[in-house]
Amino acid sequence: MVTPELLSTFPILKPLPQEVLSQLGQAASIRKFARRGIVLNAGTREENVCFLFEGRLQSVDFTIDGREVGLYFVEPGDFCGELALFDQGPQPDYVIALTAAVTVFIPLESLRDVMLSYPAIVNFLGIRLAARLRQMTRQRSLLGLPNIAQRVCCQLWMLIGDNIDKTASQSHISNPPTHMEIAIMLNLSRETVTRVFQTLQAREIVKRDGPSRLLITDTQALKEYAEGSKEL
Amino acid sequence: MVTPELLSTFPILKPLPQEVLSQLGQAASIRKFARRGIVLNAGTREENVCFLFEGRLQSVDFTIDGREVGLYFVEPGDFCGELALFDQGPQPDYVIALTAAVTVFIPLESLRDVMLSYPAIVNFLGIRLAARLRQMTRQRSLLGLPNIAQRVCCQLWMLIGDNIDKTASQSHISNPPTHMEIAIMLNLSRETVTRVFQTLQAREIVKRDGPSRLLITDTQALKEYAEGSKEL
DNA sequence: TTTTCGGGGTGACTACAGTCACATCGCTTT
DNA sequence: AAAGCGATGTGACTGTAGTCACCCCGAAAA
Repeated sequence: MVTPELLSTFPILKPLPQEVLSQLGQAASIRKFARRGIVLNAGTREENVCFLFEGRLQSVDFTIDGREVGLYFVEPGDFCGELALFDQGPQPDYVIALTAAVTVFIPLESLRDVMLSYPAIVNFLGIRLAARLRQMTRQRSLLGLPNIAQRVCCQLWMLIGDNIDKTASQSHISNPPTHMEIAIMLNLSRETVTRVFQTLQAREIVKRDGPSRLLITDTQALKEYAEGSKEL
Repeated sequence: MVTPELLSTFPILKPLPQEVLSQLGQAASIRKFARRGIVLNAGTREENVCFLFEGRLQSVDFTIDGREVGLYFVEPGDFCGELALFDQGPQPDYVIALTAAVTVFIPLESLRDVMLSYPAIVNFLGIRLAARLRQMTRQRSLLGLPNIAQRVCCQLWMLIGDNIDKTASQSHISNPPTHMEIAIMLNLSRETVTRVFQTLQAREIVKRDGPSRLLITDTQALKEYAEGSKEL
């Protein structure tokens, strides 16, 4: 049971009339996850779409030989597990809570009903899928970079972009992923990521600010490393 | 100008009534590409969706430092360049003809009109996007494999799957991608792919059959290498 | 015919990221 | 306070895939 007000904080649901939101709210439920909690399981058919209210999620998959692979991050306001709305197939990837997270679960069925009556929602979902494809494409081309430090800087750059604009010389990433979590996104080992971070800190480009914030002290420099115009 | 009969060979267009196909046919055009021809350009806003009738296409992107990255293959009956139908954004990746190819170009506009009146089409497009996401996810987890030979075998396995079923001990891939084209899909160098192929040929698992066919002489063995139960 | 060119094949060398093995640090939990 | 734990930090070693340089071959172009 979720209030319509809460539901309407999600961009995709905002255009829906009050009574539809109430109906969805009836079927929906709030679920909180601790760090490392499993939000969605791969392989099995998930029965809900997961809307993220607070925290950060990471989609991961595993290689045949059991290695963890990072696919994408989910930020507040966004959702995941929506593929089954289209093809009734199983969830292809796991979704894990990187931080304590508050989510709203809405049953697939209910959403599918709403989809049928409100073209705006189908439309939005289409846009969302397209965006995800674009994002995965970018992420994939990251992996092609032979320069490891550049990979890490690009990833950091994308993480900033998700939060705020980056015209200011200083910026930050809240609840940054751990080195391990970054490593699996970039096909690197945890140690390698740590070493890159050490270098970045030595050059005063990034700086830890407590456990839950990463300060970017020189956004411009980070950008240059990300674009390859300067090398670490 | 394309005949409705030709258009209806594409699964997504098949459910459309004859007169709509005729209309689409008016606006559509057949375009043939030579090997290495550029079918879709990245960055710019493409004005057509490209339906592949014959041949094989490859979607590629480039890293910041100019390296080629392979994203996915397009097989006959499938299409590409459909993202702009949803978000009007630019095409994120290049699409190249791997073999001489025959395609049908249908203007975005026309298709968008049809989409609006025929929910079945929107539905199909949604399924298609979802399938692409699943495919990219699988491809991504391939890249996580530390064993290089296994990566190549997995890719070959997926290429067989696209054509026929693989219960038979013998199977084949027609118009196989070159070593280079496989290499960019797997983040490998061309030489490394060549060396894996040499090993596979030495063990009589695959075999060249003329310039345009790759015979899989021992499908079972290939599968075992792909799954990691045997090592090269 | 000769030339050109793209695709494939191969050896030698080497940089570099993975791995392993610890150490450290800070935060909960007991 | 002690213990436990997850995250980070760091050195030494090593395997391996990238790179470079070259070859061959066959098909198409000149």
